[in-house]
Amino acid sequence: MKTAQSTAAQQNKTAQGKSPQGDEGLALQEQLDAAGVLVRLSFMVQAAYGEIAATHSLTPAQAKLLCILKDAPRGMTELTQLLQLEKSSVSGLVDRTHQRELIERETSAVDRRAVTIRLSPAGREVAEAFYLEASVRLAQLVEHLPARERSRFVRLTGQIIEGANAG
Amino acid sequence: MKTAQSTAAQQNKTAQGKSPQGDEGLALQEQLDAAGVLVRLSFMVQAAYGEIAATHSLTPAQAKLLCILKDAPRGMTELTQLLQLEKSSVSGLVDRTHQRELIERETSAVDRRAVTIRLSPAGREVAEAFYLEASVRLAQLVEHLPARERSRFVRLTGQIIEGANAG
DNA sequence: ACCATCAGTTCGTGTTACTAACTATTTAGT
DNA sequence: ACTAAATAGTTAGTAACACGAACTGATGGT
Repeated sequence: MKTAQSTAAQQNKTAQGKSPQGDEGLALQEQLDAAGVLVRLSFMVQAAYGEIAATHSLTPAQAKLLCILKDAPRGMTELTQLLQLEKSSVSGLVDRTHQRELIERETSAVDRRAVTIRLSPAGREVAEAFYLEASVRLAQLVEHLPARERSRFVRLTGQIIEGANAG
Repeated sequence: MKTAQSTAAQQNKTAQGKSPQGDEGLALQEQLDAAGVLVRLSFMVQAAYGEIAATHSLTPAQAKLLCILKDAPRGMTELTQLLQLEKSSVSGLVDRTHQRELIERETSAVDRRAVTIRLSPAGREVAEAFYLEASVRLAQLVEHLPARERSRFVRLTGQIIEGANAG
């Protein structure tokens, strides 16, 4: 376990650019600010995610896989879409996770090409422990904001996610 | 170039848990909400970051390195801290990036063990092009929020980052 | 029966990150 | 001055990850 709650990487300059009232998009400085905080926050979250995964002897990729399977069993193609990976990558990830006996593969009865991946009992335990710890740890990041600001942040972030998924 | 602006991975349930007015920390549902949006946002940002890096023939790690060197030349140990990696990992990353002629190594005159890593002219071009594109692309994520909400979001995110770096 | 399509796997390559062990230089102790 | 310890970085070996290309088998349409 590592303590990487510090400077992940800095590519944000707080320079004093003039904002020439742009017609489209954001003013330059606003753009840099927004991108800067997004990148930093993202690195922080990834670092925390990876650390917690490590405490459960998981790689981040495996943790992601288990979290997806926590909700329901999935086919390989489905995993390909959910994980945004090529099928060969998913194949490898599933292989390695299977070797650790965290998941089970079952050939479909109806379509003998298809395979269903589900959590093993051990996998479910790990998945739930990881999920719980990750929830706690990540919630701590926003915990020191006043309640009002906190829910504002969650709401706004939700809107950003929706916006990206929609348009 | 890929279009991965969709579901990166979902581990968020919008269930209707009761909030039993917890004494410490957040209520369960709040916790899950906060962690959920953080993870999703983070995956979105990482996906965008990686895609943009790819359009400049960079890996995410190399992009990160170039962005750090964009501000100033650095020694290996310094990079180790900024990238939060072991020194051997930095060594390898620098090697590969050097092979692509994006950076230059210079042995220090004062301390002959030490090495200074700086961008090559080609590396600077790539770094700046990447940085610009990343700024634009990431700013687009928040662009559809009304200006007031947008600056609120940036401010709150800034506070979260500060909070994590401080306490 | 035949052929395109689909589900997955396998193989080879490159990247990333780690630990442990190493070289070489600098600095500190006596 | 001389040794010992700390420091800067590299090298080697391992494991994971992700990709594209080429493959096997099953399905389904015609």
